[in-house]
Amino acid sequence: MAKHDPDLSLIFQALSDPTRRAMVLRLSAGPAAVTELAEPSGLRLPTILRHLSVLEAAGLIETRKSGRSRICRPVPGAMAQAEDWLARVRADWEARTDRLEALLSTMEDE
Amino acid sequence: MAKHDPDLSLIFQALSDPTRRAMVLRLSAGPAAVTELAEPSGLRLPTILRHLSVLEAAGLIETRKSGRSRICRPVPGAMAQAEDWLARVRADWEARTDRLEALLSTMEDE
DNA sequence: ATCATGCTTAGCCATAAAGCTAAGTATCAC
DNA sequence: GTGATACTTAGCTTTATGGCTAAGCATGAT
Repeated sequence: MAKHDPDLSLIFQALSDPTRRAMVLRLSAGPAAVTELAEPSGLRLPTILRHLSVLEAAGLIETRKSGRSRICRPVPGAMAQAEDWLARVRADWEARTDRLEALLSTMEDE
Repeated sequence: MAKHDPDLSLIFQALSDPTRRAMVLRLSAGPAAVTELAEPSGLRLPTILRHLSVLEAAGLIETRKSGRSRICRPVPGAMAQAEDWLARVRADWEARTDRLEALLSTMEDE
């Protein structure tokens, strides 16, 4: 397939890692510095920085240098695209999952 | 981070690829055989089969052998978990993005 | 000026992902 | 039973991902 929806790919990719999802959840509670964000994970700083850059490249968070700290915060509308995609596909799926199709499926089995 | 939410990871990972998203969209329009699913992508069958197994492992689709064809169809509630996660996080983010915080952020900049 | 703190960069390693070809198996049509 | 069709499996290559260590740079405190 071609390179459609690069943003969507980046967003889903970013959210596919538990460490990054934990970071996103942490940022829901308010901005945090890198060290603060790294602490609950037990991972080293360079590793966390890479995760941060993935989240930032996906447009999910933004960071800003303040003194020797880097402050990270969520980007407000960033997940709308992904949510919309999911909602749309799910709606289509549920629309198709009526008794008629279940019946056809059962009949095909025999 | 630990191995929390393995399902969520699998789902987001599965959806992070444009080819797989196209397959998911195609299946929204109705069940399809493997070859049929492969056609618009221009990719070889083994490649498509691997994508299929990723989608199936994530619980997003199910497949069934019918004669020499394998019929693929969506699994109805499969994306709810991902959608819920996104909705929850987005709600938190939007709740935090009021004028107060924007103001504090601006003040910190100076 | 010096030192600690907090990030940053460079680079290595192991594993997984995404594509391919080639060769196999199973079913349907004749 | 032979041949075409539709997967399927095995195995290879390239690139990306997720972790690390070691060493560097910038800032704040003394």
